[in-house]
Amino acid sequence: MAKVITQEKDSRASAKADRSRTSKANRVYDDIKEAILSGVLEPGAAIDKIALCERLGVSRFPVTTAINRLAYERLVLIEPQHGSFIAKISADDVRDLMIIRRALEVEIASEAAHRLPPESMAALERNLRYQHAAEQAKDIAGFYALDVEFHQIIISGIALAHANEILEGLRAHLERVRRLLLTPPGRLPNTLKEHRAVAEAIKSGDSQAARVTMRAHLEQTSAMLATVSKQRPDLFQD
Amino acid sequence: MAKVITQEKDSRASAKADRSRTSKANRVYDDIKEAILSGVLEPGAAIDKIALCERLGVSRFPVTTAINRLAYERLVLIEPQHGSFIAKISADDVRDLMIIRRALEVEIASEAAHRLPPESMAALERNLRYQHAAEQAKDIAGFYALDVEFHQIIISGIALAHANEILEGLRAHLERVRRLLLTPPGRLPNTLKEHRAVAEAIKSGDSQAARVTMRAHLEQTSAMLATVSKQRPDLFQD
DNA sequence: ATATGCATTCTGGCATGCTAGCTTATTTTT
DNA sequence: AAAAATAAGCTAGCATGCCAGAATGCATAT
Repeated sequence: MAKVITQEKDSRASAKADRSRTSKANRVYDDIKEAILSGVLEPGAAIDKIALCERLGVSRFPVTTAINRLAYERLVLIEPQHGSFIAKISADDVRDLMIIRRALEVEIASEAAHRLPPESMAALERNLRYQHAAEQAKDIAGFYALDVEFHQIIISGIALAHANEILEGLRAHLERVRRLLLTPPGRLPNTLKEHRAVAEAIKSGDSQAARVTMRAHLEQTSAMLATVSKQRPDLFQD
Repeated sequence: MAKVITQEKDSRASAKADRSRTSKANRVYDDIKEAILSGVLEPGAAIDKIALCERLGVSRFPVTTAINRLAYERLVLIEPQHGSFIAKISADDVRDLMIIRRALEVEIASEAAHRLPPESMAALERNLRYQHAAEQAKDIAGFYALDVEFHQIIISGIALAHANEILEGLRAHLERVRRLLLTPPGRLPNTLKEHRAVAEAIKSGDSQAARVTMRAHLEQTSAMLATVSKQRPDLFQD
């Protein structure tokens, strides 16, 4: 009896979660965000709200709510009584974001060396095997997905919900840069080597080594982003 | 002529900024946020929207917008079709937040050792003199304000807008904890000593020392928050 | 021909009425 | 009397109409 009630409660709870996840405002939010990240909406472009309303079959309210949220995370810029625009990217921003990401992930790597659960460590090693396979097959897209996953395994392994959230916010911006700049640069071999060094350090519980290797890895990434940014100065402000 | 145009542009920009800062939604946002941080609205309390509308003399729209924003930064919790509530604090959250803060500020201190502008360094030293004065006068509130300012001088000295934003978000939560726990603990002497060590390291351009001293300082703060959190378990969830 | 003033037409901000879903209290049934 | 069903009251989500400010283009005046 009690079990039935519990189940009912659970199903209600999940239904509630589902509902809120599929609320119109959330759906519009996801749609626009994906469009921004994928580059369908280019930096600086004006957002035509009423067109969006028609295209998505909703009123202006969910669209406004969604755009407000996107403005809060700096993916769109609202100019009151004028218009809403896809945020431009500044080269300085990319640099800033990478510094923050580096600071957080280095710290997280250090923590991970102390207390990454065995399941996560196993997932990490499996991920590295897949990375190797993707590299062998020259599967660049697959490798990139595994790259992202590699970092996420570490982060979600140690329970740091807030850090995870912040990094997701950063990743949104950095992901946009990466996709806008199209072709991922061919530094795959080094990346895998760097990832292996990080995993090794974490596995051996050497937090200092984890710091050093993660820092080195992300400094490489920073440098790559910096050079590649100069290929498309038109998408950047200033 | 060009100068006139520039001035006009600047005044327009600032006027625009002023306008958006005084939009009703923003004012409501500031009001509620202040109420949450100051503890007037206790964790877990329900938010009565219509009462807020009457009290502030606005319609439900700005209130909804403001609460959505606060929900985004996890200061309120919205339960769809049920109600909006002041977010409770979890002890784990405080720990998480301090880890993130530490990671960022340590990195920033390191950067500051390389390139903190002289004005900021001067401001830092003046701030330390005031801290000494506040300590002598047992001015705890004043000392705390100077403590916050000390960290802000470093952060805003090196131009890292995003890091600053993130840290402000963290500070909101941590500030709430501090205020809820009322009386600041009397570890003033050590704090000043730690601040001086950080400033010294930055001034001498020793980024490694800046890391070490800032880390040590914030680990002390973490420990203080952790112990003091246990004094009021009722305000925390779990 | 240029510069200035004005009106049109965009935009986002705001007010308000309505809908759907969750809680709680009340009533009805066993 | 207890349990189940039902109704009433809350809530957030949503749709829509209106308003004020900003940009653009046109007309007018110099």
